[in-house]
Amino acid sequence: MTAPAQIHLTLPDGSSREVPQGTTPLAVATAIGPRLAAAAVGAELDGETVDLRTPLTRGGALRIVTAGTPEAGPFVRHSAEHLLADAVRRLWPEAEYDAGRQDHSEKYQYDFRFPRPFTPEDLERIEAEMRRIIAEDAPFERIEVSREEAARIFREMGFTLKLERLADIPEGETITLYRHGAFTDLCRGPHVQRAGQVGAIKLLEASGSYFKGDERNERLQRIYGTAFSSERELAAYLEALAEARARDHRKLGPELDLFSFDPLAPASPFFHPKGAVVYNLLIDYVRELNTRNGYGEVVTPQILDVELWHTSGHWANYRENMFFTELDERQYAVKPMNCPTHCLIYAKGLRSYRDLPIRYADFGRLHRYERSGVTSGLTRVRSFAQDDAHVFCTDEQVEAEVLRAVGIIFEIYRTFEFPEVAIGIGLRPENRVGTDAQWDAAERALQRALDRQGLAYTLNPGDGAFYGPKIDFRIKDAIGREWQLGTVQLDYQMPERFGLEYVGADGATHRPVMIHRAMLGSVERFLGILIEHTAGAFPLWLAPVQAVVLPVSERFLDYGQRVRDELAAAGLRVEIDDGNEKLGYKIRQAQLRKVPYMLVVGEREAAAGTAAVRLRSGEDRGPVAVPELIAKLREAAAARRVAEL
RNA sequence: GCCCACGUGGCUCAGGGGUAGAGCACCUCCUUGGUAAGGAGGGGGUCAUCGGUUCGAAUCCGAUCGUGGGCUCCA
Repeated sequence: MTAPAQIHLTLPDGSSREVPQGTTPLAVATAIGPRLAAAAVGAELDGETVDLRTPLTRGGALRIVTAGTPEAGPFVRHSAEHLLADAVRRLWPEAEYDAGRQDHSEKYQYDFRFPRPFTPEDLERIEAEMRRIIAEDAPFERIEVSREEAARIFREMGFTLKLERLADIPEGETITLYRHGAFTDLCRGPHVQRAGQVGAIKLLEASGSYFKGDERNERLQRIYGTAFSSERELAAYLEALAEARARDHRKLGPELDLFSFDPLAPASPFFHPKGAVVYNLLIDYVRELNTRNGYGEVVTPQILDVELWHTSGHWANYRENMFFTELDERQYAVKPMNCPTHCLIYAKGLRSYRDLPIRYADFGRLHRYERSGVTSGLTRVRSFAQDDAHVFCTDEQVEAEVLRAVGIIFEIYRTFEFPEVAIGIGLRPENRVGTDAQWDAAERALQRALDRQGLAYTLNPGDGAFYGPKIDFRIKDAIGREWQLGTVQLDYQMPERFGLEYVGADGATHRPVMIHRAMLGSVERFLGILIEHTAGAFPLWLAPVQAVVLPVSERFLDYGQRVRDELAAAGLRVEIDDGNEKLGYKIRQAQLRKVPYMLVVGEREAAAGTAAVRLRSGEDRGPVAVPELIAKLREAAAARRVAEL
């Protein structure tokens, strides 16, 4: 008989232990101390979640996760899934549960085969039942079973969905069940020790879903919920949700008179004058960067013969997202992307390697037919513009051109003060065009470019476009939500399809590489995100109204108008509130409109040639001489910074 | 596209088979007021659209359009 092999564990405090292989994290926790064991909800081995009851087969960095820490979330929510399914079964024994899942946020979900949608009243009943289950505090058990045993259990329960799920588990993988009380589910874990450790729960909404997420499959009923170790954490989460709702651009946009929608053009925003100011300033900013970086702006047609779209491949791959029209027995399509028109411009002349790289920027209006259920506010629309550009270059130039684009992207994100930028490289997908050698070179070029800048990134296999790999930039906004904005994509396909060429130093013809690049992504979508990021309080340089003059009474209207005129003459966007109201009322109005600077003028100011500055933060800056005010506001707006007032 | 919910004056919402309500906003008048709502009066809605049931529909039923939450997809 041989003694079990020892494995080596290191703990967060730097200490380490040798334990026999097959020891559970719970046993380790118990050995450290009973209080730790009692508070433990799960474990992490080398950063990966592990159930407390799973025998360890290898050593590594072990961390015991305790209730109330952020790391407890996945364990708590995964366990809450089971409590949810248990509660539904207790209330409706005929309900069949399919599978639960967590998304990347604090939500989890569970799908059921149920004859009708769940109502809000159902959710309340289920939530109450879950609380009872939590109070019962049954321990979670982890049970390893054979495939046959698992199949027998679910067959007896009449669970055909589970049998399909079971069949999807690869041969040779350990099959585990988790049980608490009378409830059993096929599950990989990990779970908390006892139901009571799921401290605070809330069901959020119900919706339909499809079995395995495929719309050809049976329709199931899904319930979303969230759970935390403590009521305090739950309350903080619900508060964050409320904050996100308050910042919703679909609410703020119309309120601030930025844009609206009309049923006659579904999912197509109408920008009002104030919204158009911001919209155009965003474009002006990108245009400035384009010019500085050698991009030449082009203007291209909106409607083009379908032949173009056959050539580009859009007819074959993108037709269901396009608008068409026919005139004089000729078929046209409204452009959903700019790249084909840029290829046409490139092909207008004989290009030499000396001409490359050629960089075309385009803010052209694009139209995409999005399915009716997927549109949303400004973030998913049918009519929009991108801060688009395409670079035609040689293989050798790819790296430098990628870096140029990355540099601009970072400059932009700095300007908008996004606290975090994450980068991912999408590598070759299953379905792709081009040779492996081309992909090797392209993927290497992207990585090398980022490495050269010392930028951290994640590699996302299979995430590339069918025509080439891409870099994606994701930012976090002011309340921690992640958005994908910019993208840099390599394309070997489009130049091929359009037969694009250049004459090399060797006198032979070569095929250029095409780089697609966008920084804001779509201007519409970016504006939506920016509204939520800033809660509608745009920085000075973007504010539709930068300052509003507030006369204390009608007696000072004349002076107020002079101040307004002087600021306006200096190029500032300024208004005057000449309403027959008290100062407090006018301040409130300006505040609600999120105007950055309120300029109060009354007797003292009129006499001294000043204006009393109040910020929208509520801060009172006192009197400032009008010429100084103008100089500081102009300077700050030009530099896209806050004014030093 | 599919499932569910919703659609009442510019906005937020109440009402609910017998012929439309409130607050805010808007207009007029009074008040001329120093850092988040001064007072009084007034105008404004074919209750999303179309059809059905009914003596009678904003209210019940159906369809359509739109919006929202999901599925799926993506800038």
